[in-house]
Amino acid sequence: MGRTGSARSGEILAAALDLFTRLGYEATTMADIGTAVGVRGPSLYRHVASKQDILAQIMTRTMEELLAAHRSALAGLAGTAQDDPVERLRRATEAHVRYHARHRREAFVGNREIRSLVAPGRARVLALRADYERCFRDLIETGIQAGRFDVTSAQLASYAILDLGMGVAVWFREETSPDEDAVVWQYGQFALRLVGAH
Amino acid sequence: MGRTGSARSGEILAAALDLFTRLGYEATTMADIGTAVGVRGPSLYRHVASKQDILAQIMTRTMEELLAAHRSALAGLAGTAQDDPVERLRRATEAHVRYHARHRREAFVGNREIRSLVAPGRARVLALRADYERCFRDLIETGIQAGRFDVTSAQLASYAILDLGMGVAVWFREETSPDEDAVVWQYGQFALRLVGAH
DNA sequence: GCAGGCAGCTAATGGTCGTTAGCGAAATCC
DNA sequence: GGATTTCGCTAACGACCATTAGCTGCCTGC
Repeated sequence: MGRTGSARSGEILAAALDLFTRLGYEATTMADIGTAVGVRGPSLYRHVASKQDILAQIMTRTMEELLAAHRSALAGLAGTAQDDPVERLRRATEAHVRYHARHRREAFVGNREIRSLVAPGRARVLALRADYERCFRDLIETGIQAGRFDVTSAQLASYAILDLGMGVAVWFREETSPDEDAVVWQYGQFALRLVGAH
Repeated sequence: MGRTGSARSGEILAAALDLFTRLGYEATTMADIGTAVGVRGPSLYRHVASKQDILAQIMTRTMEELLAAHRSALAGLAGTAQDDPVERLRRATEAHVRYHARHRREAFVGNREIRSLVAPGRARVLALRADYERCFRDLIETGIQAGRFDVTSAQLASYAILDLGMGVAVWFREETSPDEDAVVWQYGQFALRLVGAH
């Protein structure tokens, strides 16, 4: 449960992430995860507290990383000449899409398995997600008030932009998809068009 | 397995749809479904072949309805004065979003539980989905060639538009969300902006 | 070289679940 | 009104699964 687990527990989280992505949380067994790291199922309990705890660690870490990526994308902008609502939304969307392309398994599991996450972890992840959504909504509302965006509902627009990222995590494949940078640029463009930026 | 089941089997499909949406396919038990229709788990087998068959019926029917909605949305347009790529994409997107708002549980399950669908049903649903995706891609490619859309990758744009609909199925609630017509109109607008329609 | 703990194993526990078997009552058909 | 089908029930089977108990070998510190 410690913040920095052993090397083995890192391997286990990685293997579990892969299996959760392909089979889903409910359908993957501890024995599956064990096999993936070259060990029998029960041996996993030397390194992790429970199957549920594996999921909780994956999901909270993912949401924290996503929020960190968002903040760091906007941090470099504060005080510079291009610090306006349009540029801020572009950067935020690009960071969003880049995370979903680069960490598609984390994002995929993070979004699809909330149903399987129980009591304390679930509330934590939902709170982080609500924070993240509010960041985008605020960005868009600010842009509307500054007269730079032309859209009636900041709520709908932010849902739309966030959902675009989720979609990327579903279909993006490192081998066969367009270049990550191309996707990131295109989706940043999509977001600005969507809110009618000018 | 018959195309037109008894009244009871309709109830069962409806109850299963609700439970699959809330708990997921793996997490709902036959006993859960039974309780929802006022019957014990084993009694369900008088009306359905298996749990897996329930899922298969829900998913194939959903994809067929979605394709039918798409075709009927475009059918009324052929030969009229407004039959151009922009209007066609608007209609297709509006039908897409309307279906996802009005049948959010069907669309939600249809998209999230493909992993749980096995051999024959899975291929069938994936084929229908591929057909549906191709409809949108073709619509966008035609618009690009006609010089009405300004977008480099029809592939990316169609993914983006389709994903917007999926998003609607996730957050839309009849009671608390904006009016269905408002969402449909707004998302149609989003799609046209996204491809740079003019 | 040896004591202790780290990290694996097998076996077992307790529970759940999809599905089948077999029975009985009520409705339906002729 | 008797025979048959329909549809429910309980009991049981067989499989699987997360987790725990208890054992063993190996590496490490001294």
